[in-house]
Amino acid sequence: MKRTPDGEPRVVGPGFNARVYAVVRHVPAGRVTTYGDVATVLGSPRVARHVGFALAALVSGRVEDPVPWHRVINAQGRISFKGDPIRSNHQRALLEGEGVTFDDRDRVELKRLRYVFPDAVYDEVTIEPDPA
DNA sequence: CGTATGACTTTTA
DNA sequence: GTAAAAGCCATAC
Repeated sequence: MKRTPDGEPRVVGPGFNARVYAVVRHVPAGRVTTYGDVATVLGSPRVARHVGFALAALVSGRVEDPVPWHRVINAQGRISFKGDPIRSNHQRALLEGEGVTFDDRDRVELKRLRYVFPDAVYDEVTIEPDPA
């Protein structure tokens, strides 16, 4: 695995989306996480956009394991969906079904509902340097 | 190889 | 506090 100039492993690549799913699956019902947090767990906080991209691929092409993609929201506590309000509405409905509440501006109390990933999750998705 | 795009984040007004 | 603009990383063209 190559590395970024910052010295962090390049998390994006083959298996990237699989790791994203692995992390998201750790989020219990009734809790939420942000793209940035998932990206941080994966090793690079700057790939938040790619996390979203991986989830988009998840919706387009189905996946065997159930991934609670609806528990992933942006840092503002909002649902980011652009150009597809249907999906955002669906996501909100799913979250409400799990007990997540939205305020008047469709925002979630991140401070209260954000899920903190245990170290074990970090270990599972940690990328090891090239054996070379 | 340079430009444009994207389920984002952070900073500035 | 909210709203808008810039920034970042990787992929697609």
